[in-house]
Amino acid sequence: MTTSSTINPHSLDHFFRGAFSIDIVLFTFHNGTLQILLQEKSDLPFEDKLGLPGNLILPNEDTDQALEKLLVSTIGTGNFYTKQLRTFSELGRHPLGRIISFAYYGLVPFEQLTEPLSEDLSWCGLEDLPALSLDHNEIVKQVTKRFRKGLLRHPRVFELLPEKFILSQIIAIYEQAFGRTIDKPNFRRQVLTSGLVEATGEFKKTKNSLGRPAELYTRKTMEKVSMKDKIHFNFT
Amino acid sequence: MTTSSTINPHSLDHFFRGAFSIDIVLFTFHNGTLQILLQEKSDLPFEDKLGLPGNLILPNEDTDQALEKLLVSTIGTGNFYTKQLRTFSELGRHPLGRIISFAYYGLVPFEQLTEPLSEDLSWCGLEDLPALSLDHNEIVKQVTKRFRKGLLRHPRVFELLPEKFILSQIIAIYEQAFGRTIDKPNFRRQVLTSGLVEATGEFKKTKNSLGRPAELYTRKTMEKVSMKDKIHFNFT
DNA sequence: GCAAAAGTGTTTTTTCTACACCCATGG
DNA sequence: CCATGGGTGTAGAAAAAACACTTTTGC
Repeated sequence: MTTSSTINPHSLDHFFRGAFSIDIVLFTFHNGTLQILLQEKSDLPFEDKLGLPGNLILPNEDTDQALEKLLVSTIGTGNFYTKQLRTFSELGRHPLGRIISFAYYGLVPFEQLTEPLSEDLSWCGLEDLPALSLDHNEIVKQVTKRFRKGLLRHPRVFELLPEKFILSQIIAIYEQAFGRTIDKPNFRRQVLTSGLVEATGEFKKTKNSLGRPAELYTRKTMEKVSMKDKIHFNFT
Repeated sequence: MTTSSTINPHSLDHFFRGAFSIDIVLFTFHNGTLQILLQEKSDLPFEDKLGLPGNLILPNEDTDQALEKLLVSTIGTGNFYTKQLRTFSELGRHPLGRIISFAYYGLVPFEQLTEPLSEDLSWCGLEDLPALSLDHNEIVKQVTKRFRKGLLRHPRVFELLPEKFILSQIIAIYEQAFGRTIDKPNFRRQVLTSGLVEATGEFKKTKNSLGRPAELYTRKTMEKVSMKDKIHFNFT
């Protein structure tokens, strides 16, 4: 930014009236379902009591610091994939004043969550979202869209999976995120030839599941990701 | 956003100390070169005098309103493609206080600019960028990255071209944006089979140029863009 | 005629897609 | 031995890449 030449630097105080907040859409994959974390809002008179976990940012606080604090206070750890997506800044989006919100999204393997969730928090299937407070439904919608893009273009799935996973978990995440079925054999081959995945030789402990046991895979650690940068004139 | 339960609503004033600004990276294509608009900063004691066009946002102003105002005051029109990309919010990024900046990018066909630029504004080749004030070099870098993505996945090129253009202009933009050569015959076919482009039957007025005159094309107006949404496990 | 830029044709290679089929397990 | 989910094979279609070649202009 900069000040335009029409602005008197001595009256700048006038501009410093805004507040910042963060909100996070936290995805996880559990019991074969994509879910996001919701929080019950008790402290302010919102119409809809459920919303995204969020917090105001202190004047001397960085957004990433505020995020870390929020995550630790909700699910106990900030140690997973997060990304700031965009800012929601519409006038009047918040009843308390001019508050712009940094929307983050996060991906946690469910297995990594050790502490039980506190009373006010709950996981909610992406398909079963209720009406949320403020503009949070809109935020979820947009973040989900980006999450889908991320799945197509980056190895984001792995951030949702435990260290060892089976290929059908990957397929399930894609099928749910895109709401369609996928040809298993072909998709499987795509995953394998992507070079991002490595067989372990171990097999899924067959508890109460039917069928042939599936092999467990890990994410392959690569020194150098083969950044293919073909230039397509080919849009989505 | 929301307030966490530890925050007393009566002390909220404490949070309302921030200011907002916008900055824009405005691309154009002229004389076979991709260029961005820079502005000389005279009003504040920045080390580097050149920076992105930008402005503080009034407390009761929307970001898009502020953008429109900025564009009209610089290049005379806000009537072209713009998109808000992300927010730069690092503490200490601005000497005057906590100012977070909404970074926009814009694409203008050079031919659409009628008024001459004022003294403090100038176009600068993407390759020849000097050191800019504040974190503006970083902003340009990130915006350029997104511009490249946009070129790959959306029909963004056309926002840089005049109504009638020749195919080698498209190729030149891609070659420059990605810093590599492209096989002309194949790329040409990709453009044509994309269905986004239509021959006019007219040919480039041959002024002082060599070679065979190129046919002029227009962007094809389509009722329905064929949204192909293949699911690839195939990353960039 | 020659150079330069525009534009066409064709062959090879690679990548998708569809779908038939085999494997290992529990009941 | 059958249902269920895991996994392999393969043939045809489509898309991408490579590159030789033709066309139209100015000089």
